[in-house]
Amino acid sequence: MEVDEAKEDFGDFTLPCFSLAKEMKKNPALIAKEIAEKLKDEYFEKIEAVGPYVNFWINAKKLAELTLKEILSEELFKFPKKENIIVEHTSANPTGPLHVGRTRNSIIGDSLARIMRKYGYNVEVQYFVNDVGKQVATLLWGIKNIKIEEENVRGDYRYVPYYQAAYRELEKNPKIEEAIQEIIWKYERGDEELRKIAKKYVGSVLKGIEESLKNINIHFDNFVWESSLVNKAREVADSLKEYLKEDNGAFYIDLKELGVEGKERLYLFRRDGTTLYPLRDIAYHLIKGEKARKNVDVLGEDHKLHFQAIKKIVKILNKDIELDALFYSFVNLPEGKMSTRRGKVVYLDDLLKETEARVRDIIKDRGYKEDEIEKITRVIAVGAIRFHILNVQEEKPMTFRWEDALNFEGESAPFIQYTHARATSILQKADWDGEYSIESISHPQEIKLLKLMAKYPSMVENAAERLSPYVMARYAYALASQFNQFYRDCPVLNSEENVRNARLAIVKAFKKLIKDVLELLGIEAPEKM
RNA sequence: GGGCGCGUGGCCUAGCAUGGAUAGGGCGCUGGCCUUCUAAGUCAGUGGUCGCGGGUUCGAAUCCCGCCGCGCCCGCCA
Repeated sequence: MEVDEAKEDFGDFTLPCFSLAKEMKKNPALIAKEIAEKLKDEYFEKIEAVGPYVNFWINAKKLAELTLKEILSEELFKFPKKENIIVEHTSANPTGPLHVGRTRNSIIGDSLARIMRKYGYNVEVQYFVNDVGKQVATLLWGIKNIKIEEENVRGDYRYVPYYQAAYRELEKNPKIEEAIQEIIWKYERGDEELRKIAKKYVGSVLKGIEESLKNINIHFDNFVWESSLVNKAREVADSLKEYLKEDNGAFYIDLKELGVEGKERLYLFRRDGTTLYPLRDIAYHLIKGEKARKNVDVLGEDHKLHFQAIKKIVKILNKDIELDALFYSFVNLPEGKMSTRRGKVVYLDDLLKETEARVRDIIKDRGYKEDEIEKITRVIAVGAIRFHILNVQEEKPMTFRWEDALNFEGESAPFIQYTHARATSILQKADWDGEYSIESISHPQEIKLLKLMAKYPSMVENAAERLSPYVMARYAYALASQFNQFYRDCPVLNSEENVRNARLAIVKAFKKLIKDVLELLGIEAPEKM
């Protein structure tokens, strides 16, 4: 028999009796009534038939006792240790500053890594630095051939004009393509001069990207440069010999033969013998597979077909590797697609700046001390940005609108952070020895909040198994919203002592839990707002 | 043309994997609530052909088929 979660006001669990009715050829309402009369269990305080449903009410005291005990002793936050896993995210071409579209990848990836870590995996976060391909070659060509007045700004902003200018030149004069191909060819063969300038400029752009992400609480354990695995790529190609087919000097794999639909050929080598991205990506995943059997890539929806193909090939070469991907859709602007090349972008740094300005404007009359302002501004702005992105299911497209991003009411991080600050404030004002009695818990809002808190482990499990950080974002909001109900209806400090102590325990548990959940989203929980 | 994804009030969005009881939230707009723990809060009102059509089922936003709209991919780019 399957029991479902019930809707509000219909208990905690429910058993619809329709299928039983069919089997037994009896009225479902009658069956429900019979079942309800027969069942008795200490974990349920009420079992009742309502029409064709049997509704179960959980024993609230027992649940309250367990939930409080487990949260306050950290027991609820423990998950069994699991194996190694590598989460790869961002991996943006280092040709310019990070824009908001790309940032969706970073924020989702970073939160996923946090969730996986909490769930018990030993997580390593990697950034695959694409320094070999055409984009970077185009940047290098621009740096060598175009004269631009350099501004004294961070690397990603300093060099992106070369990239944009090079693309403009390329569109005007397709012959430049050959020069760019030559750069690729030389670079792959380890040309000293090129490697040196690549290291300097690409490294500098990358530093800028890293800096931007650090500002919103995103860090990497490892940057793997694509150029470092050209040799591995050739080894891989050797192992794939029986699948390789030639076309005019270039080599490809027949995807139809592998059962991949939507594309016929996956080219691995150019006619000039240089490797192509798919081959290097396969090599990369095999190397990752040596470190961690489990791998998750956070990828834009444009990579779906590519991923399908390389997953298949990686599987041929090492069947133990378990490779999954979390796909997300692009962030658009109201006027259309973002594009670094055409300069139609909102950069992450500008978003952060604007968001911070908005926060400052709101808090200017709230009596913060000078030295507190910067800290709290950053915490709230970062939270607002991260939550705004995480609150939308990954696969859904989203349109970036300033008015929405800068709205700190309703479904937003500041709303959630605010509940944490409220809880903190109550605890700070209370003179409490930590003792409480379950017997004093009875208010419906207390019970509702505790029931929601009890779902924490299943929420983490769900988010981890489904590779969906947004599950945690929804949960964070639900918790905060429920806490506000409790806050409204259940005075803590002014209640009779036993009730007060029980409520203090609930507030303390909530504070711990919401802080933990926010941390899984990469959002800090301020003590004061 | 083929493959994949998305389509829920004016706008954003949950629910779809595992079909069930009046489709949850938020923004916006209108009107209330600070002599009680932080009003970034809260309450009420407003607003819905769950893209369209068919099918399966006692029951479909959810599953199946067809269609329409939008996005992405189908490169010796990455």
